[in-house]
Amino acid sequence: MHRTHTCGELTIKDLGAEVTLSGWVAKSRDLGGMTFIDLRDRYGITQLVFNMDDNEQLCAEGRKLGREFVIKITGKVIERSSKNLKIPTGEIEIKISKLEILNAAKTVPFLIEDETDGGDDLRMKYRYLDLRRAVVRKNMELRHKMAHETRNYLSNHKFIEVETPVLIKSTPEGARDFVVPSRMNPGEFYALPQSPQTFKQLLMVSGFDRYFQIVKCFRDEDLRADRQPEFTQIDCEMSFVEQEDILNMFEGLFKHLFKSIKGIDIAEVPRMTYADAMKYYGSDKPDIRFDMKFVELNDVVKGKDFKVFDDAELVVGICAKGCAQYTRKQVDELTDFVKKPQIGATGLVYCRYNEDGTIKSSVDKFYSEEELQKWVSAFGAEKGDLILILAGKADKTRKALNELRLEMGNRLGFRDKNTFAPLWVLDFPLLEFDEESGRWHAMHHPFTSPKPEDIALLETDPGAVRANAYDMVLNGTEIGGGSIRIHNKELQSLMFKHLGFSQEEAHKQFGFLMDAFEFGAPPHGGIAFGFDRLCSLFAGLDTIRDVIAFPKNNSGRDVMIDSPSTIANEQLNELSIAVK
RNA sequence: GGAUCGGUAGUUCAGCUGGUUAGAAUGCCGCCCUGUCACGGCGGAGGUCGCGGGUUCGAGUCCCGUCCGGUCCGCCA
Repeated sequence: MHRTHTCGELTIKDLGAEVTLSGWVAKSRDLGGMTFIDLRDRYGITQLVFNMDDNEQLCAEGRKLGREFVIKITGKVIERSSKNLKIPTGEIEIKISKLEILNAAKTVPFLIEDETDGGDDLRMKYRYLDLRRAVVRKNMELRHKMAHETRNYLSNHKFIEVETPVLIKSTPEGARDFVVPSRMNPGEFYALPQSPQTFKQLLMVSGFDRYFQIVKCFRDEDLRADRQPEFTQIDCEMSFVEQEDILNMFEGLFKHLFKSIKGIDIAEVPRMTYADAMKYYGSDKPDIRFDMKFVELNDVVKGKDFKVFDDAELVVGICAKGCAQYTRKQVDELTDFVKKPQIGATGLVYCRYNEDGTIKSSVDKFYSEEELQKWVSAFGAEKGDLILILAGKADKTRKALNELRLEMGNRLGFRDKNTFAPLWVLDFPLLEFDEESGRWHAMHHPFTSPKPEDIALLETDPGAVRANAYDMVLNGTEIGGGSIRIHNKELQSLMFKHLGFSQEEAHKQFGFLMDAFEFGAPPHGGIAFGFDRLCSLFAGLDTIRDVIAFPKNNSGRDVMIDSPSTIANEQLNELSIAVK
């Protein structure tokens, strides 16, 4: 027997017990005559004590144990004479009678401690060591609980989890596919799913009614801190529902997760249209932990010979509460911030509403105090506030001001990780124009249904057609999105037509789905949550890598197993593939 | 494809305006230490300054290129 207990469970209640423990040597403190060892496993740390007075030879062996040795010990639970109340097992220790080294260990490249000295790079290379650290393991435990509670909630609401294939078919829409060659069908390829989208719709046609799956998805696009080439979705679909039904069901899931995992009661999730999100926050995923809404100033500022504003399609700003005392240096920092190439603004106009009631702006030359007073009232600014204004092309300016707003939110401490502000964003546009290809693309995906009252606009003003599509946003991060689908063949054909698919192309790519729609498809819709993002937000982390056991780096490489890698010529031949 | 930050001891970092033998902390090794829990004390080993080229009397430091990593833009239905 390797153990009678784990390293996290013995307490003062177990005094006198004869126990066997196995685990890793986390740390040893050699005091000469006696040596303390912290023995670690998944469950915690238990202190072992070796004493020269008790057993000289055993103590000598104990002194030689190195970090991360795997050992098995037998001994008696005794009360510590000096206790450590910081850990649950801190009142007891094990007086060793028997020691067995199960496996020695080389010196590890970084410390297996909460505050490790290892950099990201090294930790990824030795991820199996990194996962020994309690902080990393806790993230994996959180992830497990989230998956478990998701299954609980959805099962309790009559959803069934159905697995869908991983080797599927490449489609030109959307993200790049990862592709897998077929040996048995030379020259042909599978694709890995970007999501189980079409399969879950087919399950609705099959009458499954309520489906979900916690499922890996694959997208071959450039990565970010919150994007991995393979990631996990909570993928869901329901039949005989309207948008409202879906919002309620999954708001319920969201609340259940917060309640069961973090003990937080989430109030009703507010809703905002896409149009308002863009107008007031310059983003389709507003961070509503703080207000600082956009105020448009075209009516207020134009016609005063200030060319920058006069020439601008949009003049828009935010009001930073209590920031009027910002120094010149601080304002310059903000100007530099918005002028970074990634932000792309050409400049920043500010207006201080000082505590003494005076108003000072960077464009006093063009605007009298009286006119600036109009700015102040447009923002509803109070004494001590700082108004920050950008101008230019509408889309670009909104985008830049969104970044500035988030930056100000950071500076003012409004973006606290322990505050959770979810939001539904509704009525997304059905289509967006792709400059590169010069055609309209589905913003969500080609199966999203347009709002019936907007269908006529498909011919005249495609960009104005709204979809029955919705996103859930949490603290400025998109954590889920979905739509009510098209469930009839005519409308689907119409959509393909507007997306620039020929009849043949549409049939080749999605013929199976359109065929299915001819055999009695129920009205249906669904949603998918980004499980990794959800976990990272619950854990208060900035990156999803920390909630993934074996993540890939920025370049899509796994530095531990060193993938991707080349393959042997024999393999290539077998797959009928030639590498350029 | 682009922007930006970084790469110096096992590890995390410092290293000024280019100037003698490249430092600190931690880890590791050795000795001492009977109540530690970030144990403590003394001593020691440990460096291709990512790589290649250039400027210079002299390069960790400046320049060019390149590789690797982080963050971001584009991209991600």
